[in-house]
Amino acid sequence: MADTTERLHRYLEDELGACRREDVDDRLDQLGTLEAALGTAQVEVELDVLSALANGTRYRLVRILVAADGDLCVCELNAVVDVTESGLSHALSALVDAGLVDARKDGRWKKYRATNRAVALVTVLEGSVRVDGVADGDGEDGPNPGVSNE
Amino acid sequence: MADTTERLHRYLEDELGACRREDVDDRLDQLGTLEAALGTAQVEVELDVLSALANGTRYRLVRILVAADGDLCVCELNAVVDVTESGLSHALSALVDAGLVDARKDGRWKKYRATNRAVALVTVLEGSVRVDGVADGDGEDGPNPGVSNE
DNA sequence: TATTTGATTTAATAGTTGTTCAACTATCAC
DNA sequence: GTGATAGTTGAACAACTATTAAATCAAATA
Repeated sequence: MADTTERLHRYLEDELGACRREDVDDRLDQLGTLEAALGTAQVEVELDVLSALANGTRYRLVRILVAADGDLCVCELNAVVDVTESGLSHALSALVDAGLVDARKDGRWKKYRATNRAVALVTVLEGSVRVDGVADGDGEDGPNPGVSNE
Repeated sequence: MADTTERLHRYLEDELGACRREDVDDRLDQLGTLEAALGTAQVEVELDVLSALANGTRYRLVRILVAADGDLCVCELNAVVDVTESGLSHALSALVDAGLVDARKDGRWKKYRATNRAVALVTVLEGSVRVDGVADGDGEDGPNPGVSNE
């Protein structure tokens, strides 16, 4: 395989008709600028958020907390996802770290709720990834049932 | 540890002052409805998208393609991420599967561009996860340099 | 204070995922 | 056709992640 720079040279030759050494350097500069504009720290945090969401247990928790539109107790969440109490605790802890849910202690119970960040992400994701077919049997979708305490 | 149902019973007793057997069943029904409203197939696809994004290599590619606002050739992307050519190909393939980038063949070169889905997600993520401090050294952030072919 | 219950933490394991190497297909030039 | 280059695919292994059981912390109550 040829060096990346050489390949880029040939590519630019094809694209531009001709290509000198400095055309390649210019292009590499542009690409470098694009990359730098991302912001290392920013991307790092964004990846943490994505990693926290990219798991069935955690994403379902977030989705349910967003749908519930209010606090839910750990003991309630336990009825909804299929993990041990320990697993649930791990999941919620990761979500708090990622700024996707907030925790609040209420006596001996602990309650969690979705943050704005979670609401924004779930909303866009849901909107952007609309499953039109709903191919397999279980018909769902519909207005928010609006479950909340009291 | 007590059974989930028993714990929920005690919780509702605390919350409501009193709790009969059917109060627990009602609550479980509500939670079940919340869960069902998510839509299994929908959540599945959303998780696929999240999984595709939740990786440094792939997310950086998406970010760069969104920032570039146009096609980029594999040979250009190769200059930007730190993986082998094979790794890059795997990454791009996963992104295509997740509907985050589109591929287009142009002679012996192959070009990729971000989809609307990718743009939407990156935009919201970037907006929702703003790193204010930019703590460590490398100052970035700024207007889109607007790199494109030609 | 001792006990019970809600929830978290630690450590270990099982499972998944990312990256690479090698082999491959496709396109162009000769 | 041959040879070179752009890019992909599949298998293998290393690195990482999710989940669990057991121990622990914390709040309430007897």
